[in-house]
Amino acid sequence: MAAGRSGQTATRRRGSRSAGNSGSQRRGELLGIAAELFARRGYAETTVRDIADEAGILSGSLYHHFSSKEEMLDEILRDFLDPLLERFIAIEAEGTHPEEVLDELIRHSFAAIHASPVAVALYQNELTMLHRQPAFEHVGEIGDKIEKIWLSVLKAGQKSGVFRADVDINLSYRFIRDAIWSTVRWYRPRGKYKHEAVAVQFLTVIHGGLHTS
Amino acid sequence: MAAGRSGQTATRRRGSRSAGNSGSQRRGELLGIAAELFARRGYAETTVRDIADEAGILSGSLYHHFSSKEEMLDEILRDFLDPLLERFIAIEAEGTHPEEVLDELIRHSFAAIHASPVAVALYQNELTMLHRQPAFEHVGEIGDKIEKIWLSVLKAGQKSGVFRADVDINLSYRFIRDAIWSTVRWYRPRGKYKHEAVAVQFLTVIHGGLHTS
Amino acid sequence: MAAGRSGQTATRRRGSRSAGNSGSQRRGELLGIAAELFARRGYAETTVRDIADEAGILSGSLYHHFSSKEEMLDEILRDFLDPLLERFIAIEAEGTHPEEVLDELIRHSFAAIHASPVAVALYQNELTMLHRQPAFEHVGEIGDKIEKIWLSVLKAGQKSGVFRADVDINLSYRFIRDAIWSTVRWYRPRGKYKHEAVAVQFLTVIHGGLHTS
Amino acid sequence: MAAGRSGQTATRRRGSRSAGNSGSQRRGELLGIAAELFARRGYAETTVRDIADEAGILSGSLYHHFSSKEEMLDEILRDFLDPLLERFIAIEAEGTHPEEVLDELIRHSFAAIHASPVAVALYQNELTMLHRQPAFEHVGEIGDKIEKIWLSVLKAGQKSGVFRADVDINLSYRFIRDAIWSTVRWYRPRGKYKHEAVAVQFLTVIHGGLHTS
DNA sequence: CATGAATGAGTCTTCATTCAT
DNA sequence: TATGAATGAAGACTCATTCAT
Repeated sequence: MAAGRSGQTATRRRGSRSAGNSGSQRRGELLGIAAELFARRGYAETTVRDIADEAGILSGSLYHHFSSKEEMLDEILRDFLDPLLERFIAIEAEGTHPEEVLDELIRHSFAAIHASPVAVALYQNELTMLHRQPAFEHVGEIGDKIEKIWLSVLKAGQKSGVFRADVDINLSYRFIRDAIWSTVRWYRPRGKYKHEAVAVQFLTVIHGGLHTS
Repeated sequence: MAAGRSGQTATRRRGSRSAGNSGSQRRGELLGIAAELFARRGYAETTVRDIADEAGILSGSLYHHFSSKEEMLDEILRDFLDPLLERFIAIEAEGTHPEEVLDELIRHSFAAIHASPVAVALYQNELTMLHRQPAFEHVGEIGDKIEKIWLSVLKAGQKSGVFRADVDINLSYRFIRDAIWSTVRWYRPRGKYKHEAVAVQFLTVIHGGLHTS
Repeated sequence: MAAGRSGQTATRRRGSRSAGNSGSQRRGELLGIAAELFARRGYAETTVRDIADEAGILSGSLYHHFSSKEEMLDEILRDFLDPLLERFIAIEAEGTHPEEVLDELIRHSFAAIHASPVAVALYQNELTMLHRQPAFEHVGEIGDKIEKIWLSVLKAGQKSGVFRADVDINLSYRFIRDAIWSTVRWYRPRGKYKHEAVAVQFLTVIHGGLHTS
Repeated sequence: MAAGRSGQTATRRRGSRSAGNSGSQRRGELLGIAAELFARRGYAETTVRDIADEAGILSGSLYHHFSSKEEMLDEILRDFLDPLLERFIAIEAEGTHPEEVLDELIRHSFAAIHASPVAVALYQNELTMLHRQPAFEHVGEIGDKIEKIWLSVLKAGQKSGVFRADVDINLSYRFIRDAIWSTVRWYRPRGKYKHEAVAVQFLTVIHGGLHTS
């Protein structure tokens, strides 16, 4: 998806108009540019003119593709969150033991950060704002569904005895969730840490803690 | 900042007597109001009029106390970060065993979230923006110093054998840091979770992990 | 200017595509309106709203064509000063005898006042302010080049004996310069004094003085 | 008068309040400060706070001495213009031959620039603005009276044959007036040019012109 | 599809002035 | 006389959005 464009600089595409680019292709390009800017500078701090400049067109021209700046944000988030939720549902459905499911949820989360750093960053940074906007209820709902999956796995594991009984599941979930998704702030897809290695390290700490013996 | 420019042509130099004596009661009140709004809505999304409205004065009157919106943010962050760093330095200095120092750093962090939720939220939310603004170098520097303290404690613990050798210290530090400070997003000072209890839960997971045996 | 800085927090970089293509008809019209108001009321005393009102648009719309009020002033001055310097250079290059060159410089100066009274008035009135603004170094540089031309002509004339030896060239230059350009304060292009007549009168006094024999 | 203060920097006078400074003395000091700032930065560009800062008080406190910023300007101009007009009247009354009177008017003008550079600069820079403000009619009237004196002297000289008949008196007056008073822009009271020497140079050119023979 | 011009509401900031203490 | 807090009107500039061409 669009999130992969991170690191691309302004390229003028004026000439390429001649070929029969389908409307939806151009739309995708514009969304990619917007996503990157939103993630980098923040949604409110990014102007439609910033986006248009980067795309090599005038800001008014963006409105041939999108009816508002908000629509762009909505589409970007949807493109990221819908598949993410689907995947989480599948992981839960396919797994048998809670500890295996949890590990897989964690592994996929780091993979998602690797695949769509821009969308993840955007989602993380704008969460508070999104919760205040009724137009983004949809986003909150997906978040709730995801939370339910994680919590049910954790509870199942605690019930079956693989997870310790003396930890508060709600608190633990939040610690885990925040630790995972916050990595987007420093993780670089082409950096020295591979996402699989980060996941392994995280699983190590979560499984047995930091202390020896 | 970009504002300004600001914008007049004539060059001005406002002497030593900067707007508002640093030690003023009213100033403190206004800072409190600003901090809360900044934390709730975000710095850029909070207008000086919002702040003035809440204070019951006109927006222009704020400039009797502060020379800019930015100055407010700077002072709020400084008032929080300077004592925090000092406290971390003291904890490291007083402690003897790395595992005790780490626990105390963690406990104090949750206590700080409890004591200054607004400032912590503000700091968390605006971090990315602050890093781009040269005017807030100071903030970044304090962050670096804090990071050094935590990393040195973790390294010492690994060297002395109390922390596992198979975890990457840099990664673990980031997991811990992010998990702790992200709690500000849901922690309520008067809510059902006491900050000491949250700290205990966190320490439990960090010490021995989530899994049994 | 107050705008400033205008005043947002996020750092922006508006690419090469600066506001408004340099070669636009509307742009020229707006510059003409601005120039007149600047000359009449003074630059600082003229608001962008004044300009917009006169143009029949809203003040914000001006920023579609210019990125700042200052840019307008800069362009107006440049449009006047660049050709003026070129012309002075040509006059010096073409002339043979210093006294002829001086007369021609003087005649052209009055012609310039006639042709561009607004720009001349603007330049005269804002000189002191322009010297304080680093953004207008360019203007000062052109002024210096023009001064060099006049002084070299005067010195040449004194050396060749056509100008009196008992006058200080630097002082005389300033007297002449100020007397000429100050006429813009009262000269009216469609008034009873033709600019050629004013030049003749001025040359008469400069050549032989006010006293008889 | 106050104009002599040019080049003085901000000095706090807080302590000197103990001695029995008469109110009018403080008033004079404040006017001096204001005059200098008005002359240097322009009236509109100088804020009451600039003046207060320089005087070591708060801007609101200025209103114990003056009822408005405009009143300060008015008083400064009056303090300069009233004696100037009186002196010009005296010079005309005392003189016998027009050529002597003109020379004396010129000499005294340069002396006035030397004695009150700040007031002269202020008057020169704000002339256009003053003409638009009904509150400053008074200033315009004095200007008119002064002009009448100069013109009557010039006409008398032309009639008596000491001044050339082929020059337009109105134009010549303006050339002379502008050349003289514009010197305030570059004249420095403690610079290398003495005001008497400048006057002599000017008289030389005016008497016999720039050309030899 | 895109341009170029404009809108209208809003942003931060400035500043002369007032007034209770 | 001076302070310190505030007013209220204005200023430059921003930006999402619209629309005729």
